[in-house]
Amino acid sequence: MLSIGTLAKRTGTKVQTIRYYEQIGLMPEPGRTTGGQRRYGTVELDRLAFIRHSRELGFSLEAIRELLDLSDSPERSCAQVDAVAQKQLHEVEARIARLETLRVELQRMINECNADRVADCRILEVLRDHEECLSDHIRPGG
Amino acid sequence: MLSIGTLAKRTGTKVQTIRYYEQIGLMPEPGRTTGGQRRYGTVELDRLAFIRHSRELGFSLEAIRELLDLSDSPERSCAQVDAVAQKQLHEVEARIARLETLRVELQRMINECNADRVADCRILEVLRDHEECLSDHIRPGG
DNA sequence: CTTGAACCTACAGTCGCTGTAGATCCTATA
DNA sequence: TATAGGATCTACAGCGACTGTAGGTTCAAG
Ligand SMILES: [Zn+2]
Ligand SMILES: [Zn+2]
Ligand SMILES: [Zn+2]
Ligand SMILES: [Zn+2]
Repeated sequence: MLSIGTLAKRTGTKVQTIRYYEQIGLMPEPGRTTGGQRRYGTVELDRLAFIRHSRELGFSLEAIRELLDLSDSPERSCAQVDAVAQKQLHEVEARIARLETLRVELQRMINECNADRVADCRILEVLRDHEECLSDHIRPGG
Repeated sequence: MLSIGTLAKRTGTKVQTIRYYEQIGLMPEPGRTTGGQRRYGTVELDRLAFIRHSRELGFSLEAIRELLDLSDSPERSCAQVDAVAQKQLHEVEARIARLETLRVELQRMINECNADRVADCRILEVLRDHEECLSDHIRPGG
């Protein structure tokens, strides 16, 4: 039986994070000592490791919840699991594309600044006016 | 003189967001009508446009605050402005690098899954055990 | 003058944690 | 067995950058 601190160390999680996962129903309520402290077994260890690894790969807690639910039905088709992963891949690709646009624009601003005075700084000029940008980095809806 | 709604439309901002910027001191307190409604001029319009464009390029509100302060001293060297932009560029590059790692790992998981049952799903296998990953996508500190 | 869209304040909620305060528990050593 | 002090407990506030809501007031068009 593991204390919450030991479980935290074994999975690279903070203690508060484990309690937070319990609070939102992502981790089950564990057994307690007579004094009221949480005690965990290997099932909980494996579940938490799954959650943390999925988080490292960028999955949202909602997606992880879905993956955990799906993995409780071993005989079902894994199409839904694959769909969740596909969606995550698309989101990552979209974020990369956006950041790549920003990278190019930032690099260009920085390269073009040869001024020494703030009054002539190319970076500030570009920030003041999107017309100075080459790319359309404006997100739909914010 | 512009109402908050007109200012919002002109800059692609939500009305609440403008009030939020005022609350945190990023936008100045504007004049008011006798009835208490905010009225803005071109100075505020330009400032908000600057803020929004900087946000589009991924700058944090703290960085934007610094840029706005710096641009109030036109005779000073723009070295600090350039440093803020450089830092932002590095952050964007770091995020791209991390997401690229995730993209490769996600793509591999998805490609390797030929199973039809959840029990044999390669995606779940990988999520259960980071040893199945090729890359070290673990962030230092969570 | 009436209507209704836009505005006002104040506050709660989002996501995924992280930090704090003050109390209690567990365990190792004397 | 007594005590010290690290670990744990609950409850709540805070982060960034907004977004949404409720309930009330103001403005401008017709
Ligand atoms: Zn410059
Ligand atoms: Zn631009
Ligand atoms: Zn599969
Ligand atoms: Zn991994």
